Amino acid sequence: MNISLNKNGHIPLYFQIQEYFRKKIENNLLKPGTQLPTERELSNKLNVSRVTIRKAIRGLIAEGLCEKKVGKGIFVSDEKIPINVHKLEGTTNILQASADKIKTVVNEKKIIQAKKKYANLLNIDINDKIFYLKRIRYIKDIPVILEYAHLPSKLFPELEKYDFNQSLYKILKEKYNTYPDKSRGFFNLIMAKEEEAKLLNLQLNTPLLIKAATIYSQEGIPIEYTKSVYRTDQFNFLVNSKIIE
Amino acid sequence: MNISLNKNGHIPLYFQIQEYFRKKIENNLLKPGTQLPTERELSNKLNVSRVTIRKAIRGLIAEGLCEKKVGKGIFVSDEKIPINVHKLEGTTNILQASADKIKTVVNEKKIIQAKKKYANLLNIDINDKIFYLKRIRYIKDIPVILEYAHLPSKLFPELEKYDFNQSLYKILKEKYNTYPDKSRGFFNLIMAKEEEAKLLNLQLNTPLLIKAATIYSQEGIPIEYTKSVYRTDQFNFLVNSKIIE
DNA sequence: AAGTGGTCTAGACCACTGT
DNA sequence: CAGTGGTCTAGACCACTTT
Repeated sequence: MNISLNKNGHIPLYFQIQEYFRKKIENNLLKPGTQLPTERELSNKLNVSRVTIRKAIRGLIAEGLCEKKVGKGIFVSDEKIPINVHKLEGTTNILQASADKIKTVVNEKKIIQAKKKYANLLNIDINDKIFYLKRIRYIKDIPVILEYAHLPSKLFPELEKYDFNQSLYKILKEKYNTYPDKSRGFFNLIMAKEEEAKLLNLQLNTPLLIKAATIYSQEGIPIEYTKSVYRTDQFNFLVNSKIIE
Repeated sequence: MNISLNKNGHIPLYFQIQEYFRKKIENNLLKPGTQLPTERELSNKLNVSRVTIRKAIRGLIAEGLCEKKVGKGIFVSDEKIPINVHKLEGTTNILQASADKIKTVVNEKKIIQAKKKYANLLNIDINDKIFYLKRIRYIKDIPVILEYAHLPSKLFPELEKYDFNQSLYKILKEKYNTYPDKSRGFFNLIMAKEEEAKLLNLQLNTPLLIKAATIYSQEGIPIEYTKSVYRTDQFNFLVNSKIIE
């Protein structure tokens, strides 16, 4: 490691350090899994304070190039998994195509009152019931996606009786003869709050991608409002689009 | 302002402060444009160090809830503009639909050698020429999108002669009878490097959304490789999808 | 017990903004 | 000029992991 820091130029020290490692990693000179020097080692070797080192590493973490493990150290991340957020197949299918050792864990499953927000989104009455499902997707036993599903109970009676470690859409198709067809929603960047940090096993304020959408059946009826939280350090988000409307 | 900080609990101080302001802003109790207390004021009032205040504000900035202006202070951001990254119309049309006072500035315009990467993406020869266009999109005189376009010169001879303060796709349609039809690519989170920070007038390491895609004509020929960098604090990214493949 | 990253403090100097 | 955020230092203590 031979970083030559320019302490008098206009480029911040932390940025020079960050870029040094970023280029090393992107050029595959530091391979996935490799441990970086510890914060204190870097601080000593480069003669900068630990705060400055931490600021440099923070940028690498946010881009998903590195990850920190408390008590262990800093490591170069694995390559990202391509995931097609646009395609309307269920997450189960998407993950099966590109990742191995996937697992789905049901975190919560219950019937709730619709309330105003979800009644609007699903075009149902405020007093209607909603089937609520919170699931966590794992790849190699690492939690990577958080999924919140809301479905109108009147469309899917007794939905709560099924096992949701498998595809939700598969159940909708096989048991209710309902086929997801269109989706309308948005995505954006959020920072991990307590809930996401806990369930995805991340530090607070880790950047995440959130996608929220209403799913429509072939008849144009809203059948689901879904919110998904993706770890940006794990995925490349694919988009295939076509002029259709 | 009456924040009650729990200095002994397990929730970090910076996070308590961040969440206090986040809730205030999301509940519209702090309106866009409002100035927050300065870092030093907050530090004094809350009896925490300035470093801790800065860490709290950092999370709000990353989510686009606040912005900092050096020499001025910290301000609550305006609401985000919805932008459909998926739809295949040009950025010009997208922005016209939802924002006012938009402006496009050509930053670079030249013919370059294809090289391996772009030759592959556009399915042309390494020795072919490429028309390269770098543009910056403004809303209310604020730079919000950075666009890099690469088009095969042999498909669009003399393209460099046109004025690109208007829609690129309009020129392709009107002058070359070529219609963009499909797109294939990905998006992800990046942190602002020197180039993005300079051109978008942001601090280093501001989180940004990057979208890269190859655009195909109705005949299935690659006509453009495009890379766009969006300010996440300015946009909500819309997605409309349909099962088509 | 030793080492890791996570949090936090109390300072300091800089470049930029407004008056 | 005074005030702002941006950068940086040299410490300290904590919870967690490994030996």
